[in-house]
Formats: sequence, C-alpha cells, structure tokens
Amino acid sequence: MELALSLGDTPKPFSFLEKPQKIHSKDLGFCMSTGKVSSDGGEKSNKSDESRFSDGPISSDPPVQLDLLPFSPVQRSHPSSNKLPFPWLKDKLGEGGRKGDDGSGDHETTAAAVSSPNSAVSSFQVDFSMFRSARGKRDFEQLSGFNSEAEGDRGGAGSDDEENGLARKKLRLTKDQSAFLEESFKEHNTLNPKQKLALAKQLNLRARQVEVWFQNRRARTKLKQTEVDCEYLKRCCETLTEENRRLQKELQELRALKASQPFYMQLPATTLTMCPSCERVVTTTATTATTATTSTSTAAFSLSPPS
DNA sequence: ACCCCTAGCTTCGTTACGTCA
DNA sequence: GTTGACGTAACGAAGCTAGGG
Repeated sequence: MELALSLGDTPKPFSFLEKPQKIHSKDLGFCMSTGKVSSDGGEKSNKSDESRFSDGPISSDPPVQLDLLPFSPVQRSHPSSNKLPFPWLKDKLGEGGRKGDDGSGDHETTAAAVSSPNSAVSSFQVDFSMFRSARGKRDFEQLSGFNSEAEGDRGGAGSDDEENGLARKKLRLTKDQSAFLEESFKEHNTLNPKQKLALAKQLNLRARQVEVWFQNRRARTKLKQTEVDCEYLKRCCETLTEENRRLQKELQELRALKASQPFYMQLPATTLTMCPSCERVVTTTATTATTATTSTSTAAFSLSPPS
C-alpha cells in the first residue's frame, strides 16, 4: 500500500460523507489515502450505516460502535428473515409469511403471559383513545386482524372521534410497555408480521403501534450512531490536521536543507511505501517529486548522503 | 423472459402531543 | 398558568422487493 499526502484539491476525502453530516469541518483540503478501496463502492441508500468504518483506514482507533442495536448479521425484515428470536414467543409461532400471511390463528399465543396479575403487562393502563380515531380503527382492523366490533372491551371501538376532532391522539406508552419493546428490540430490530402481532397482543397495543415504535426506535439508534460517527470523524479530522501541519513544517525544513546543500539535489525523488506486512514505511527511489512521511513514527526519509 | 400491478416492508422527514423545567 | 425545549408517537411520501397475472 502506498501513502499519498495531498495538500490540495482532493474533492472528497471521505466519500461516505456525501450526505451532509453535523460536522463543522473547516476546509482543510486534506486527503490521506491508503489505497484501500471499499469493495462495495456505491452504498445502497437504505443500507445500514453500522459497518461504515469497518475497514478503518484512518486510525487504529476505530469509531465507537454504540451498543444500541442487536446488530445481528444483517437481519432485515424481509420474508426470508422469519426467525423468531423472541424467547417468549417460542413454540407458538411458525414461519411468518409475507403475503397472504396475516398471522391469523395465533392470537392466543401469549395470552398466558398477559393474564398473570403480577406480570408487567397486566398492569398496563392503555389509553385507547387512539383506537377511537378513524385511522386507528382502520389500522387496527387491517393490521391486527381484530374486529373492532368484537373488541369492545379494549377501550371502546366507536367511531366518534371525528365528532370529537381527535384524529391524532397521542398515546404515551407505559414504562413497562417501553421496557418490553426495548427488550424485543435488543433481540431483533425488525419484526416480521407474526412477531409484530404477537408483541402487540402481548402488550395490549395495536400492531400499528408496535410497528411505529420499531420504526422510531431504529431511527433513534441511527441518529445516535451518526452522532458517534461524527465525533469520531471530528477526532480524525483534528488528528490529520495536526499531522498535516507537522508534515508541512517538516517539508519546509527539508526544502531549506536541500537549498543549503545542493548536493542533495542530485538524489532521485523518493517515494514512501508502506510495507503491508509490517506496516512500516520504507523508501523507494523512484518517481514522484513530493513525498512525506506518515504518522508512523518509524517513517524516515533516506536523505543521508551516499557514502 | 418481460412488464405491470399490488402488497408489504423500509427509511426519511415532519407533525403534534405529553412532559418537564 | 404560561412558555419553550425536548422526547417521542404517529403520519405521509418515496423507494425497494417479491409475488402474481
């Protein structure tokens, strides 16, 4: 691998920063390339950012990976990923289908857990005012398969909301519900339809609410991770700025030395090459004009006069 | 094989509500 | 009692994928 230090016009030092991030970068015009190119150049837009720094080209001090996600090997909620990681759902739920699989017939799945008077779930005091909204009712029926007419004990299935003008009554989840969802999220950050329904039933929520909660939770996780990434990049930037300053100074000194001792002018240009195995910088006398050391303290110019 | 439609999922950006200082 | 900040539930839009006709 070869280190090249550009002091000017490399357009995109960090290609993954094409989207604006919360970085207050001064225009440094600095690029340090290791010649190591990510194999998947065009990142799909909705690919998670978790592995962004996995190659860690900049520093041996990788960015902090927040432990906010299960981060199980890419476990998206696509139909193939119908594993059932929730221990409390074991035995009952089979493979969840994507289409035409409404999960009906599994509604008794977790009733036992809910029925315990001492269980956290049983203490939920859910405000079903959401349920009274037209959309809420529709979602409930559509997503959960429940017939609101038959669910009168769940808090009133009337459609009087439009008269009330409460189209979007916000429901605050209880601590217990949140904690339970959090636990689920640790297990699995996406849900297949069956898991969603089972969770909803267990928590006495609508499937739509569980779905939204997971959406928002993923968003929060991503936001946190982005903040961590930004911090890391800021630190990298500061480090590299400092390094750049040091190298500029060193270059000036070398130029001054060269000027004062013209003998060195006859030396061929020196290129620094990093040994891939030992990661030390070695010098080769070859082509280019401007060279510099790396941050590796073992780097050295072979500028001593020939013996 | 290809195209189109539909359904179901995701992310993203936004809105609005609840809580607290 | 009011207000502003903040956290978050809920929503809509847009995009992607898979399945079916």
